Amino acid sequence: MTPEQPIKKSALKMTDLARMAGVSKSTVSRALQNSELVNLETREKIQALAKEHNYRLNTQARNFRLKESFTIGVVIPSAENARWQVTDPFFLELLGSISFHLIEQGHEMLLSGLSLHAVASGDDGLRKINCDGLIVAGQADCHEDLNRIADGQTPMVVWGAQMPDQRYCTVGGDNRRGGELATRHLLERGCKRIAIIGDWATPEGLWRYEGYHQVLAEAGIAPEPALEVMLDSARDSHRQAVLRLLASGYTFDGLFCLSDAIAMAAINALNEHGMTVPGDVAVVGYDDISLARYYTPSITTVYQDRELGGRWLVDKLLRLIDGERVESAMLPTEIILRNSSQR
Amino acid sequence: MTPEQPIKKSALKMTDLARMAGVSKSTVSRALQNSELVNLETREKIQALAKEHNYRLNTQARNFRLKESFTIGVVIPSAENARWQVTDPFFLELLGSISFHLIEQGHEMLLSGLSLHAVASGDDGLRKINCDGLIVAGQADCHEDLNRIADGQTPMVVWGAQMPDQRYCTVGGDNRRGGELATRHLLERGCKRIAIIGDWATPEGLWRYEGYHQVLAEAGIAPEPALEVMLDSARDSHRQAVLRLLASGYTFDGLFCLSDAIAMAAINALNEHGMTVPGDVAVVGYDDISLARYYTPSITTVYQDRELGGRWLVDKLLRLIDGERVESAMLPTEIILRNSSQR
DNA sequence: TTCTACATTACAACCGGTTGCAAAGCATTT
DNA sequence: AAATGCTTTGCAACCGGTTGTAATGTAGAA
Repeated sequence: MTPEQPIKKSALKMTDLARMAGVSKSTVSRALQNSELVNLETREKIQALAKEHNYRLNTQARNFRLKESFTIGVVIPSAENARWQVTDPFFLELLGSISFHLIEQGHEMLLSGLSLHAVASGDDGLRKINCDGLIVAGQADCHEDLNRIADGQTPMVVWGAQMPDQRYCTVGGDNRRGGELATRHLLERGCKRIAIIGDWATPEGLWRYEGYHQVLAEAGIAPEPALEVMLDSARDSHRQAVLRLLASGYTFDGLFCLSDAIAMAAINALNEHGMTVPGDVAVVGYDDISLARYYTPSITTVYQDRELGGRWLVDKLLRLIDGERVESAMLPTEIILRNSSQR
Repeated sequence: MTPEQPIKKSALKMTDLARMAGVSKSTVSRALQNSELVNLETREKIQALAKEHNYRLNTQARNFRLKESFTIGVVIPSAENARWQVTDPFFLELLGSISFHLIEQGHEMLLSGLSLHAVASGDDGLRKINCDGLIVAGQADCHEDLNRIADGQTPMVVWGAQMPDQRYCTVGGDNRRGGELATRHLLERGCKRIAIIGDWATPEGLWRYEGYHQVLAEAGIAPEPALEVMLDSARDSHRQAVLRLLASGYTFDGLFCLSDAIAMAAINALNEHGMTVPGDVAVVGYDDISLARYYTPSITTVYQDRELGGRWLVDKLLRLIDGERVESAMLPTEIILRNSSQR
């Protein structure tokens, strides 16, 4: 039983190349950086040698020396001890955009599984996210934690909505306007009793909720607490929240869901309870995830430009890292009319 | 206009702590590792000092010294120059599981935006994914590239199906069986003409396709090329593929979609063309993504255990990194009956 | 009292690159 | 012939930790 002898042919290093080329380590280093300081001929010789022997620069050493990592941490805010689970496709699509722009700028993307609290407190044992900056893909109910991180030294930008006492930079949609557009649309469609489902413990949700109230107030409609179902993302599923609304026995002919994922669960549950969409209830979602268009029925929803959002997040973060000041920004926000609300 | 003076209070290092404690750097290092080699009293003093001054170990330096990164690269196989876009929720759910298990094992997860080809060729300029190992979340049509990476020094495991000439380790479902289960179910439901949509240029798709043919053959049904719509994931959308099938004018009463995402697009398109599901056409999907259950109608589908899959991938990779040999593995595979196929 | 063993701590090399500065080589100018 | 300047290369320090080995101090044994 011979012990497994890992044939770890230790990788070539600069010193090896230097010896082979008969020059010094520093010359090799400069040659590989294509520095003008080294003679063109020598440079080409060394580069050829490197390619021939399939030399790969040790990024770890390089980054360490340069005190850079070219790595950006992305954290998904999740409930304290919940495992990483993005149930909402919107975040995936946002993530895709962030990833694309990071790569384009020559950075890697470290997907953190740590909860926001853990990152903020820094008490994650000996482990530590080692990166040049942080992108937080949503605020959840971690506003205070975020403020704390912002007070630290780590550059950070956040997807979400602006809050009065906020000390960090956000990029996000115009959530208040989104809420208004959705609610106004339902009113114009003739809805008399409009229910709302979502999590307004988050800043984004809160603004959408405010927009909803604003429009109801303008239309002279008193809010009905029974039609407002607060979703605790940490605890119950979208479906459970919808079932709660249905179980309450209160009737409604319009439903504003604070995300498309909720809207899908809602439409499904409504159907199961013998109600048609949009026949009995007109439904509006939020986000315009790619599935929204192909759901049955297709979903009327408030569009959030994740492509632009990702780009802005990355741009702002890199500027922040460079020591610039950056301002929070709001993306244009529109409603997209589809079948789920058209009678 | 004073130039922005970045107040970069340079972080505390071990030498600083050492000076403050009146001991040497090495003693601090050992104290922070809680090594028996240093006197308990000294140890506690240093640890207290570290906490007091909020000292944070420089992981970059440590990892460099130890030649480890505790980072695993995850690459999503995508079309050559396509930007990172996981349109299929299944991958997100798999990713979630991988992430969870990596973190649990004390590793970070580096999401690469590089195409598989780029990683394989290593010719990604000076940039290089710097990690202890690679998890590839799908084979796509990159079988050869994967073999090439496997010949290199980077430990790697792959989500997908086994191929005859394969030199890398895979974890995946029993795709042939999945294809058989789906097709047999449709036959038992009374379907006479069963169409199939998917990408069988990938190993996974290929086995499902084989399973489909196998069962048809057993039932004495000759395959009909017109009912087989090959989806080129790189080029056209799920929807386009479905429309192609519909446009062909050939009739069918059963439809086997090689993913739930395709099934959703298919059901939507069928509805638009005035056909009901499951009334006119019984549809079966693949993956059992979480939305499948709540789609309208809910989708009959072949379940793939991504939770277990993620765990196996991570376990195998870490073992591989430790120098062990590991074998490819197949997850249990079952069909889940729902409304889209029940008449 | 001297020697040995053990517990603590310090010294210094090392990981694999980057870069400021000095040195060497050569041509041109005075 | 000596001084000057430019190009090209090498030397050595440095980044912030880890760890093998030597040195120191102290107690117990001979």
